[in-house]
Amino acid sequence: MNGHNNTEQAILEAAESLFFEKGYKLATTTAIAARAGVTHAMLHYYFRTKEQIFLKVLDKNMNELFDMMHTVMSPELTFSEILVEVVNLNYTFLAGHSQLPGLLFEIAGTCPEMLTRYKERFREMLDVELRRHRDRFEREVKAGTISPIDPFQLVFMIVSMNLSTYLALPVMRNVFGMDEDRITAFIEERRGEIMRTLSARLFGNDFSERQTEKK
Amino acid sequence: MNGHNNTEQAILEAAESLFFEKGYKLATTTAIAARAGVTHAMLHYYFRTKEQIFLKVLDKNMNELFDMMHTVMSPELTFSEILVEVVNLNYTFLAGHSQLPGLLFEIAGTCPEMLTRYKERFREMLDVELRRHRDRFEREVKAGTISPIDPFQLVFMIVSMNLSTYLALPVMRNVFGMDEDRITAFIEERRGEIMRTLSARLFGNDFSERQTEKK
DNA sequence: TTATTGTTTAACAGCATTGTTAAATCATTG
DNA sequence: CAATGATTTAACAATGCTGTTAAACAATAA
Repeated sequence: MNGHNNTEQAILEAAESLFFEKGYKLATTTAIAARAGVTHAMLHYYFRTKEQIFLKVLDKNMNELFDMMHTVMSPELTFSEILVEVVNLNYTFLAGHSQLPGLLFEIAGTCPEMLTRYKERFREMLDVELRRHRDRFEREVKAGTISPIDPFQLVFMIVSMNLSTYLALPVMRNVFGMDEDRITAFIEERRGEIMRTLSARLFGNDFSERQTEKK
Repeated sequence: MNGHNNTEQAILEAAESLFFEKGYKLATTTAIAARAGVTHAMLHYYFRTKEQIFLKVLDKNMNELFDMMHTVMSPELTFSEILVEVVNLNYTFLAGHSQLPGLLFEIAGTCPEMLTRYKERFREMLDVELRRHRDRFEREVKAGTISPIDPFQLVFMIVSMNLSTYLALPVMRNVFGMDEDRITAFIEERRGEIMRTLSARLFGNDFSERQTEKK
């Protein structure tokens, strides 16, 4: 009655984990039902279709994604703070949603209609929120405190660097045979390397050096 | 008789394009047969199973991939040349194999056994070929001509930056609604940005500037 | 108790998938 | 031409998938 139905919740959780593991098309309703410990008819009773379940799961994750992005884009942050925030928060978010990017890539490639409902929010993100920082950004470029760079390229660079780390994990595990300890180490080394690279690109030096210089 | 059987070739070509479009699991033998213009029984006659067809297609592409990597790793090239070569050649290769990375990610995640046969070659690539450059690389670091960086991190950075460009295309097209002209422009802008970023990380400045300085 | 409502089960329909097989067709060679 | 082998077809088997439905079950309220 209260929307926290046991079965419904079990189905949603099973669905989420399976969608993350197998992708949208390959996660079967039968398998979801089995993992949730109910007959597969139940999940048609509660959600009607597989697509409905997926949209519920997707929506939850997309809201978390947009929340994270809004935090990062917060107008209170200075540009330099944003840089650190973006990398760290985005990285932390990915640690808890390491399978989301892969799923989104699948959807974007095979059934982009399911992402249509988020197009407007994406656009707003880039057009409105990013533009809000653009002036300050370009002032810094003019003043010579950061190297010239197209803001869109910068955003793309940051996001793609972070994503790459997590997208590569299955390859690291299954092709290069890394164990979980090595994986953890890799993720941290990579975070440092991303910071150093971005810092070199924008400030022409190592960011940690820059931090200490400042005092 | 000569291995250039018409039907066989048609099936292989249809299979390759469909595997690239839909991925391994979602490309059905029936659809492959339809695209090749033969009945689906034909492709069992020629290849026995779907997996066999896939392995044929995969093998062809992996050989091209390793050829490219060997060229890049060629011992005749100096480290600075390699940097330019790696980015450009790797980028060119991706232009002609833009769907291969996605397919490999799927396989690495869902049925890594199919990649086992290439593990040895990957390992040799990293252990032998990369090591061959390591000494020279570390001399340059010691001499201060390039910034200190872990060779593996560098390779990962280069490859992941290039891959990101192509992996993002479906998102750019279907979510951000870029048309093909915009896509082409994006790919070129991105190549420039990758060069500038790597150059800043390694040499502390813009690579094109460095090129002109040198004369 | 009985009626009502919400939940669960089991069986089924319809379809798509991979792979098989027996027979038909085609090409080549003696 | 005839016969041998390679190729192609059409029909079929077996399985798994999504989604439906009628009936069983449980909880609750009259």
